[in-house]
Order: sequence, then structure tokens, then C-alpha cells
Amino acid sequence: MAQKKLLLIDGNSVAFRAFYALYRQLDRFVSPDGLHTNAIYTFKNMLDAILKQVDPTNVLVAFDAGKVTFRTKMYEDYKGGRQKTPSELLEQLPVIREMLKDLGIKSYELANYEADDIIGTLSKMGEKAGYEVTIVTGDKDLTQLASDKTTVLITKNGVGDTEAYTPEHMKEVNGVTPIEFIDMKALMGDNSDNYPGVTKVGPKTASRLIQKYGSIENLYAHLEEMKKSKLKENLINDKDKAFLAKKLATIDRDSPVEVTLEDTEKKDIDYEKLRELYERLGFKKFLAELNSSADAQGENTGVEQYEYVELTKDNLDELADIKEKEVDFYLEMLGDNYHVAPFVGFGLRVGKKNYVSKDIALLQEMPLRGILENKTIKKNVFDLKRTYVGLHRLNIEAGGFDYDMLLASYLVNNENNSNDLGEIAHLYDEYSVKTDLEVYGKGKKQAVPEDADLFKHLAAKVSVIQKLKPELLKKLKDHEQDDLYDAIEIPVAFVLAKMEISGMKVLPSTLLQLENDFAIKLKDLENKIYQQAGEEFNINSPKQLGHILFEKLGLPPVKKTKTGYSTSVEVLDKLKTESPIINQILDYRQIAKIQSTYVKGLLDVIQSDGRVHTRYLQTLTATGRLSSVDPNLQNIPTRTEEGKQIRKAFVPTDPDGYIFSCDYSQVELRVLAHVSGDENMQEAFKTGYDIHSHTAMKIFHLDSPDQVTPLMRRHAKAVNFGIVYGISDYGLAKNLGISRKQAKEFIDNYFEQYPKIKEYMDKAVKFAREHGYAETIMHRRRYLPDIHAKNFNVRSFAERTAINSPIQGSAADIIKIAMINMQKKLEELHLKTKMVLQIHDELVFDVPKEELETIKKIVPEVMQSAVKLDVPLVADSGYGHNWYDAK
DNA sequence: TAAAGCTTG
DNA sequence: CTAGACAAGCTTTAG
Repeated sequence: MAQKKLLLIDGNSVAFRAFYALYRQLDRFVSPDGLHTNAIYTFKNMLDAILKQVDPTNVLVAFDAGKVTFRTKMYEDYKGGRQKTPSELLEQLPVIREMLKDLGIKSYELANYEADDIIGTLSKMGEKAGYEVTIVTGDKDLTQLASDKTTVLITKNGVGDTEAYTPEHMKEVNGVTPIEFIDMKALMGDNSDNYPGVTKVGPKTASRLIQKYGSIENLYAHLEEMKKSKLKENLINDKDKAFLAKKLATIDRDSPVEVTLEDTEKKDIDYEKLRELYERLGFKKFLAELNSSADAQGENTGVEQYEYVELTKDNLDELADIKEKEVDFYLEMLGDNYHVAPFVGFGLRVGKKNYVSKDIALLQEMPLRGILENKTIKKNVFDLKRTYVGLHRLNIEAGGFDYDMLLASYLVNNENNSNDLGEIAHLYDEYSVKTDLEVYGKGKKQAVPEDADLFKHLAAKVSVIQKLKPELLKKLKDHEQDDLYDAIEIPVAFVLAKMEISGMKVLPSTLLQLENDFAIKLKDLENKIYQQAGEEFNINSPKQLGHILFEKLGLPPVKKTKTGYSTSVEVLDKLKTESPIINQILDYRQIAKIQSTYVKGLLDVIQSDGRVHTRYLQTLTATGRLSSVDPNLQNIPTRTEEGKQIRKAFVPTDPDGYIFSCDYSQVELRVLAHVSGDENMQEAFKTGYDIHSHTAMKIFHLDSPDQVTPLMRRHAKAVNFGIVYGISDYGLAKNLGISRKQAKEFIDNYFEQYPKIKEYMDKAVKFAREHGYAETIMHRRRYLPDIHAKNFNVRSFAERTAINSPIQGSAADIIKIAMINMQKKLEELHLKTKMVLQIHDELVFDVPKEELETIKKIVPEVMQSAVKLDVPLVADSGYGHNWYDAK
């Protein structure tokens, strides 16, 4: 017979933890009939996590029966002076018990006894009967029950994470065994239960004494042997208190419980009642989970099921001559990288009918192909770019996409940056579609399910795209984001798709040459470092490196991390003068990074066409920027000469063609000048001054640019950057290596000279406080719930974000507009030139020789005229036969 | 899987 | 008074 497992839960304690875990959400968790539900909700989540972890055969949840117990009779003030349980929690306790009943889990309380005693008694019963026992609670008192058969899990947060107290772990934490822990408490007393122990004895002393004597009885038997001390005096004086405390702390393991182990066996879930309860509480997520679990059990789920028709060669004609001018389409691929991911199937919703199929080749046949390519038939999709690229792989030039659920939901609210259709649907309380994780699994176990399940999933996806469209479009309108959506994000998705498909040519031969060069350099540095260290070790391991530098070589440790010594650049920079090994380590690190990430990394992702095809994530960042993955082409090195070499491998398609690069000059500061309306800063940009020199003149009170020294300019530049990030004197001081006082002076001068910048910063924070979000010039939103946080750090971060996001986000809006205009121009002029990269403020082009002159002219023009600000936009360009030379 | 470290704008 | 710049992705070590 399989091992029986008994799970005992301290109901009050876990409910209490659950309540406070979501205390801040108290007002959001209210059922339709006005009951608070935060504790119920979290309790269920924690319970699920624990059940999953323990997988018990028997479960019992113990509750306290009331205030009066045998302990209060023994000691009147037991648990006295405690805050009353808040009514918002009290009202949830009966509902938790009701929920447990419906879940088939026994709950129990016993007059005059605490939940602890019930658990103590049942765990003893369980141990005797050969059960493996697990106890879950938020209260460390129960750890005295830990044994080789019983583990006590102490809850750590509201998501079901726990710390396991075994006898070994008890020893590590307290230095004593579980049984001895009672005696330790006898000496310490318990503040929260309101009983004293021995005066001036805390955990340290108590642990030491019990480790020596084993119990308080033995301690007092040997007390006279102890040297005269304050401690001895206290022990003598408080003897009665200690023995009372021991009685109070001891859990009664033979309380008169009327439950048997059989009573605790897990029963079947009462689906009907539980569904009723969840509906009453408004728990959509649990309702959906319940339904899918009921579904698996063959129970009626009551959730919407989508009918579907499997599309085959034989019934393909049903799609001929469709009258609908709008359809929903979903193309399924397994895995993130849609440039190479295997096709799984597709769904097409026409009218009210869901067509699904695994036969991808059908897409290439008429009439299906015609529907996809017909621009006048509008398609609603989820992830336009992914869909477009996927179809392009099938040689289908699709058109008519004008609604993308993913883009719409990203613009409406990007707090959750999921790109899973199911997950996003759930945000809108639409649970009729599962997540891809649920359907396909992840990692090694990822697989396509059997046909019926796959088809259901595809049918649900196309249906939900349609179902949520009105709601999402309405939200876009309410947010005044129609333009952002129609005129920026949708068009830019096509532009990005084309850029990704083009890809960029990368020469493996150049990279291989670099790999050789770097390997030699690394070997050389390695040898020098080992020689000075006096031994060989792994330089890449911060742990080993820390040991060598700070223990063996005895260098002064500047900073610590959670796990040991910090060996970051910042730290090593300070140690540069101490030993030549430091510079060698810095060099080694820099080159090792380039070697592994860029040389080897890039070689691995060059596709069979000799090009790299990145994916731009359009719905990820909080500010509206793009990001680039597989490979990331937005962080190819440029600051060091060794790193820059990588760019020599990026070349135009034609051997005699050019890489042309054009980047905005100071776009974020220009945006700041625009949105703040600061006349002084606007004037600087309008007259074409070097902005950092101009700032230097201003903050150092100089009369002419000639007086600006390079150092002054460097300082001014740092202030300009700092302002954009929501500056502080501390941060600036650290950055420039100057005193805090001096930094403060710079900032004060800055605000004096550019008064409206200060005004803007204050306004940005005020706006976020009032509205709960920050907004760009194109109404892109970033929600900032932390702006009201009680914690200073958390709130400060939100405030800096409120200042920075409109600036960074507006700059992102601007370059997206430029990209759309640029792509349009290239197509209008029938140029062969391809836009291949976007790096936040820079666009890179692959240009045939004969088009260079045209490109030189039109690219800066288009970029500079993307939007009309109160200051001019300026774009600088360069070109060469590879990316390295395009400067 | 998380943390440390380094790369970019 | 607090801790401290904004936004990202990839590789490595180590548990």
C-alpha cells in the first residue's frame, strides 16, 4: 500500500497570513454581496500550493474554538492584550470553512482547546498509525512537533511558499531539538501570547542554557552550580514564571478530539456547491479552474464550449464565396521564435463558425489563401507581427489585418506583459480559453495535445479574439489611444515584421577571426592573473574571485552582496591602484563577455541564409520602447574598441553596398524641452548650441562657450542625463565622483536656469498621483500603482518613473512614427534599400551602392520630420561597408 | 531558477 | 530619516 500522508493545517494562522498578504487589496476583493474575500482567495491559493507540494491522502484544517481555553484558565492573561481580529477577516472565516467542506476537506474545532492542540493530537495519532505527517502554520510554536515523521511548514508569504522545519532544521535555527524548544520558550516567554519567561532571557541565552542542560527541570536542579550572576538571580526569581510558561508553551498531544484518522480522508469535490460558492464570491479564476478540473473528471462544466469544424481538403469549399467582410484568424506555432517554430495548426472564425485544422498546407490553397490575401476582408488576430511572419514563411502575402488583440491589450494596460492569449483573456475575466502553458506545457514536456483538445483550444482562441474586441476597442477610445493604436502600433507591426524578415547579413569569417584573436588575449590575461593569484581558479566565478582578492590577496572589500563580496566594475575600479591584477581582471571580463555573448552567441544564430533575424518585442516594455531578442541586436558593443570590432561582421547584402546609420541627436532632452516648455532649454536647441556646453554655461554662470572646459561639459552632461532619470544629489555625486554638496549645487543651479524643468518634474509626479499613470505625447500609458506606496523607496521609484516614462516613452513614439514613414517612403520610391535595425534612437539600413545618395538625403529628412515639436529634431548619419564603419 | 555581471540606449 | 539614477537581454556560476 502506498504511503499515507496526513496534512494538518492551522486554519486560523494561515487565514491570518492570507488576510494580511493581500491587506492592501482589501477594497478590491469584495464579493457582489459585499463580503470581503481577500483572505478566502489567498487561503485557497496557499492551500492549492501546499496540496500540490505535499500531495496528502488525509487532510484536516484545525480552527480555534474561541477565546476561552484551558490555557486561559491556567493563566488569565494568556493571549491578552491582543488586537481584536479585524471584522473584515472574521467574516471570512466561516466562508473558508464552507469552501473546505465543498472541497472535500475536513475542518475541526474543539471547545477549550486551541488549533495547536488538535494538530498536536492528530499528528501523534498519525505518527503512531505510520503516516507521514505535514503541518502547515504561520506560527513557530508548532515547530515543537517536528520529528522524523513530522515536518512543520511555516508559511512565508501569501503564495504558498514555506520554510520546512525538520528536527535538523530546528537545530540549525535554534540550536535545540523540537522538544527542547518548549523549554527554550519557557525561559524566553512569548510576547505575542502575552506570557513572560525569565527576565532578560532572550533566544540567545535560552538556547545556550537549554543546549547545556536539556530542560528547565535539569537547569534548576543544577542552578546552585552556576556562578553568581545577574542571570542566575533572574532565574531564581522567575522560577515560577518559567514553569508556568512551559505549561503554556506545551502543546497538548492528548486532547479529547472526536475525529479519527478515517475522518480526515480526502473526499470528492462537490462541484455543484463549490461552483455556487465561487459564483457568490465572484471568483472567476477559481471558477475557470474548477470547470477545467470538472471537465477532466467528465463532469458538466457549464463554461462556454466552442463548437468547431475541422477543415480538410474535402470541405474547404465551404469557404468559397463567403460574404463576411470580417473574420478572426489565429496561426499556431509551437515555441516563441516564429521565424523557425514548427506550425501546429490554425483557427478561422467566419460568422459564428469556427474552422480549425492541423493541415497547414490548406492555408496555401484557394479559397483559404484568397481570404487571407484579400485586403478587403478584415482580419482580427492576436499578435499581428507573429502571424504575418508565419504566413510569410508559407509564401502567403496576407493583408487586411486591422485588429490585434495583443497590441490593443498592451496599450490599454501594460502592467502585465504577457503575450499569451489565454492569460490576457483572463485579465478581462474571460476564462473560456486556456493558456498555452496549460495546453502545451513547457520545457521538455512541451507538446501538442491530441486533436480534440488542440482543436478546442484553437476554436476558443479565435472566438475570444472576437469576443473581447468591443471591450478592448472601447478602452482604447476611452484612453484616447485610437491614434496610437491605428496610426502607430498597427502600422509599425508590419514595418517590424518586414525588418525581421529581411534580417541582417553577418559574416561568420569575420567573427571566427575575432574568436581566434580574443582567445589568445584571454589565455594571456588568464596566465597573468593566475600567476599573481598564485593558483588557478575560475575568474568568471564571483565567488572564487572574491575569495582570491579579498581573502588570499587581502585587498579591502569595498562592498558586499547578498551572497558574498561584490566584485563588480564599480568595486574593482576603486581597487585599481592596489594591484595590477585588478586591471587584468577587468580586461579579462570585458573580453570574455564579448567572446561568449557576441562572437560565439552571434555565430550560433546565423541562419542558413547567412543572416540573423532578430525578433522585436513590441508589447513588452513599460515605456513603449521595443526590445530585441534572439539575438538582441540592440546591445551590440560600441563603447570599447574590442567590442566595436563585432560590428565589422555586420555587412550589407551587396558586397559593394553600404550600411547606413542615422540617429537622433539628444532626442530625450529635446522631448523634455518640448513637454516642459522651458524657454531657456528650447532656445538652446533652436539656436543649435551643443546642449551640454550650453548647460555648462548656465550652471557655472559663464558668459561664452569658450569658457567651458571639458570637465565642465562632462559634469553638465551628467546633470542633463540625471534630470531625465529623476535626479538626486546622491546619485549625481556618485556618478561624477564629486561631493554631495557640490552635486546639490549643480542641481539647484540647473533648476534656477531651467525653471520649467523643475515645474515639469513636479507636475509629472502630481499627474501620476491623481490619475494613477504617466502618459506620453501620443497617450501611451504607464500605470504606477506604487506612486501611493507607504514605503519611501518604492514610492520614490514610482516618482522617478513618473518623470522618466513620458520622456523615454515619447521618444519611443517618435521613432516609431519615423519608421512607419520611412518604410512607406522606401516602398513608394521602389527602393531596394532595407531598414534592418532599430536601436531606440537609431535606424540602420542595408543600402545597395546605387541608392546611397538617395538614402543619405531622405533618411535624415524623414526622421527629423516625424513629429512637430517646439524644438527641432536633428538626426546625424554615417555609412560604410560594414556597421563598424557606418559612423 | 536566481543572482551577479556586463552589454546597449 | 530611509536609498538612490531610466529602459532592456544574455551568459555564467551555483544551488
